[in-house]
Amino acid sequence: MDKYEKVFELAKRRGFLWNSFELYGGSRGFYDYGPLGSTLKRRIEQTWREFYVIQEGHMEIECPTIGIEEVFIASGHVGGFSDPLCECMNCKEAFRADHLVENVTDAAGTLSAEDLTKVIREKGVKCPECGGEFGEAYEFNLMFKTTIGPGTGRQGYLRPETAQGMFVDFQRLSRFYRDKLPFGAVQIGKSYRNEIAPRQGVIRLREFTQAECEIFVDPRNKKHPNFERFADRELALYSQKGQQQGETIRMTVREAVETGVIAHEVLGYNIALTNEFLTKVGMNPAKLRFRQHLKDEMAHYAIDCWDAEIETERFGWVEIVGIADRTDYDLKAHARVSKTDLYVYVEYDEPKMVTRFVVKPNMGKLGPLFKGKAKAVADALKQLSEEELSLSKDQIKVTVDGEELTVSSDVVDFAEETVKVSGENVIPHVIEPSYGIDRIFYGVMEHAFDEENVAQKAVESGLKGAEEVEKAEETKKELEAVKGESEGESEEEARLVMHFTSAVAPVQVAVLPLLTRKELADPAKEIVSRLREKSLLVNYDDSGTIGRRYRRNDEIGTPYSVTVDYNTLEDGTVTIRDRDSMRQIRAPINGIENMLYELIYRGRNFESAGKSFNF
RNA sequence: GCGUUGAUGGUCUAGUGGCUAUGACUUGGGCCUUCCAAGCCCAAAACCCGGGUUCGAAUCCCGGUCGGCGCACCA
Repeated sequence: MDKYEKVFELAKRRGFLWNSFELYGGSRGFYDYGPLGSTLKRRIEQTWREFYVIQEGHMEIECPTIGIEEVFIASGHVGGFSDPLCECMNCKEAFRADHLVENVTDAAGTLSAEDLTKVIREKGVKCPECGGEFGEAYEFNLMFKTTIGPGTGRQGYLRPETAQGMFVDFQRLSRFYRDKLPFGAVQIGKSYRNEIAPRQGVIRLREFTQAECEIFVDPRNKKHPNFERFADRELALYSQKGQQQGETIRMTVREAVETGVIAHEVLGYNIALTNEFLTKVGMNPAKLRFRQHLKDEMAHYAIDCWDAEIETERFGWVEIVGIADRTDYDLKAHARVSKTDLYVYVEYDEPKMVTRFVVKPNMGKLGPLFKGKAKAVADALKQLSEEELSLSKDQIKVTVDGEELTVSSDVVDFAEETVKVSGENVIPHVIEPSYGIDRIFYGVMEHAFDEENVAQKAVESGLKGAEEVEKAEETKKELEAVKGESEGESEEEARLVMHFTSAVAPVQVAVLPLLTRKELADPAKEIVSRLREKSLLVNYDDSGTIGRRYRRNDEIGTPYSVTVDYNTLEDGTVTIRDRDSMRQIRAPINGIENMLYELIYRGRNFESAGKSFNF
């Protein structure tokens, strides 16, 4: 069993992750989050909100998961989010149609499905597997299609990313932020892609959760006002150059921006912020790096793009966050399709006096001359440059609707004017951190997962019984030596632990009466309700021996366990057990809820929380 | 989508034409004055789906579904 299998086995067994529709045999690319999985996921999302919404001030919006066609025409998903496929009629194998004709025609990637079919027919391209004939090429679009309204309705698509919502709402958002750059907005929600072959568990799904942030900045100023916050933070950067040499370089954000490894401060700040977030939710910093997109994999409009990647045992380095400077591409695209200018008016510090060339058609004369066309002629005149106008003496030629017209120069005035300009319209650039929550969820699970040798652990933590354990281990080894190598793997007691950080652990405190007896259960239940009043996530468990319950809680990553025993009845104290060290302290019930709150949220030192206690 | 391989209680697994289908762990109920899965009693729980061959299929054959891997595809 590799780590992936172990993590998945635990996830299934303990209610983190289940295959969807299992009752009916399941369907690929869909997963259910069980009770603990849901909670863990929500806490990851909540931590993300704390970072982006509360700290960064990028407010959250919520748009429909179904989008109308125009949105995805503008975004390019209707045309571009698909691949031309072509199936062999003999062996049914599907191929990328553009790949098939790569060697027999130019610019195969730009051809339509129809053209591809034509080329395949003309050049007699045969199936590379069996030599069979090909059927027609067709576009396989990765978007789920649906119909809005009854009948044929209106074409709609399930959104393939949440980002478009922020772009479509740009004007409203701009108004909300009182038209002042920079501003940002986020969205956490489901997106859908009809993957041809979903694989790798929760790494590639057909329905998945994204947390995306779009930060609109002034393209002329990509400095970050709070850059100093992370400037000296060291990051593992796998830059374009680093990838050629195959090495990840550790350097500070400041260094990276100054030397041009990272394009600018805003991007640098957001990469560092991502690093901070991922560490907070429990990613192992040693298995985390930022990889820069290579020139040819970066979208043509992007200036710079970095992926946060985590190392997993089975899948290697997996992308979990993309942080890109998408420039003004998206806003321009929506402006074009919607025929609405999308910009922010930016006022200058000082109004500028600008000299410019102005053309003023005389409508009083143009009107009678050209009647209905007068407006179009005037517009055409306005488009002319100073040179064009001064070159043509008496007669000015313009083209309107393909028709060449001659206009006498006395119907138009032109002159240089000096005007006061106090600002200009700016199409913001977009910095986009885009998180794949499901992948992060898996990463958190895998990085938190640990199998420990209990005996060794006891020694490390100085627990009672450690010496006996050591002796027992020795005698065991001697026995094995006598027996020979036959049983290489002795039955070492293993402990499965999820080392969730307290920021995301789906259960924060377990309350355990030592025995299932009323006199112990009652005070335990009393503790439970007091912890719940502090909004702590509590698990009451009285089933099985105490050791078994500790292990159960280790497996679901409960950071602290409170045990009520007979001493509790005498002196009003309970034991608190720390998941990671397995150490215990004795603390009074009085104020226990505040104590645990401090341990969990205020980073209070465990040993300081009570008297060390060893059974 | 193709190839390959697998599918038995919650989990891991034995069985490969003739059962009432192993075993372990887990789980539930109870007992237990004491802390790291190992005490005692009791209980619950499975042959992926459809078709075929056969007197008889969990077992053989075909198809499907789901999982792993490789190819292809993809962020």
